[in-house]
Amino acid sequence: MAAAKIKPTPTATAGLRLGLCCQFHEQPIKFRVTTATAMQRLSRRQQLARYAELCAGNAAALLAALQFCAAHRVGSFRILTPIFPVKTHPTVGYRVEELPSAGEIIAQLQRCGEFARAQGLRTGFHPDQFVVLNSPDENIVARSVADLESQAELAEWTNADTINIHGGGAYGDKRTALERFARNLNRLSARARARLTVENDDKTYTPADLLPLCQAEGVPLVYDAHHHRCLPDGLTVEAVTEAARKTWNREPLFHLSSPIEGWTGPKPERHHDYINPKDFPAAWFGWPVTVEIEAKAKELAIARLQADLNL
DNA sequence: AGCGGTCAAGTTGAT
DNA sequence: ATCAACTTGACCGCT
Repeated sequence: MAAAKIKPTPTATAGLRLGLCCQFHEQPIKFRVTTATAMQRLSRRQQLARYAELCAGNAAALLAALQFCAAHRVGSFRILTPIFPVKTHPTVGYRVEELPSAGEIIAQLQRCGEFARAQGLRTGFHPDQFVVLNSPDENIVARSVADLESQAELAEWTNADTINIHGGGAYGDKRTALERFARNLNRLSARARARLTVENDDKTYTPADLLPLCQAEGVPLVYDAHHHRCLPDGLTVEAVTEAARKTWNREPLFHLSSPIEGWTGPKPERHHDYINPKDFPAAWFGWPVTVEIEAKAKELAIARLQADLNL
């Protein structure tokens, strides 16, 4: 496979870019999904017809989502994993090429990619928790690689430059587990490998755990400040920010959320509807960075944060 | 039309 | 042992 090339997203205005994750709170832009169980009841022909309907609708919704972002100074959009529902399922999954009207669906995704590029919008993927690159179980790794490859194909069409995952499990020995992560990077195609990023989580892998991997393997660190506060490692926000920046060969991508009942509440890892501007790290101002906003009120949370930060 | 059960998959830690 | 949490409610069959 030819080496994939990622075009850095043009930065319309140098500085802060807020990003919306996956869906809307009030806007009538809806992505539709289905389940493997429901599809198993259908014939293959009926399945493919249903998938084509859902995928075409979701590709259209994606363009609407990007248009909303462009119109409201939302600088990036995280594309939801099930935009092509059940795609990598072992028995009822499908390849895009199998779908009736596959050409139109792909063309619509490419239209999204062109729109994003023209508008200076950034897009990315965040595969769910079942994608674990460092599992000791070969089957899990194989399925994870397949999932990453599937999303890499979608990412190429939509001009998305990140596919972000967590470190995975510790299995009692983080060092060995991270070595396995590094080794399994070699199983990815160029287009998946060039987009892969890793994010610190709130249970297992801190920035201090991941930075050596990121530096050695050229995997950018998606620094999640909320997770870092839930699972600290002795490093300051400033230090991690600076180290994480250096792992990026393009504009860095960070995550931000606020705890639902405050930092002293019973479950600080749960996300609030909005962002408390006091949770926005001062170290993230003054240079080009994408900050994905993980808040349940979605576009409303971004609008409020834009106002609070005087953006 | 409204309601309740269900949804592919991994890993961890709280209960 | 079970379950919630993770990026998040939506679909489907039944009444």
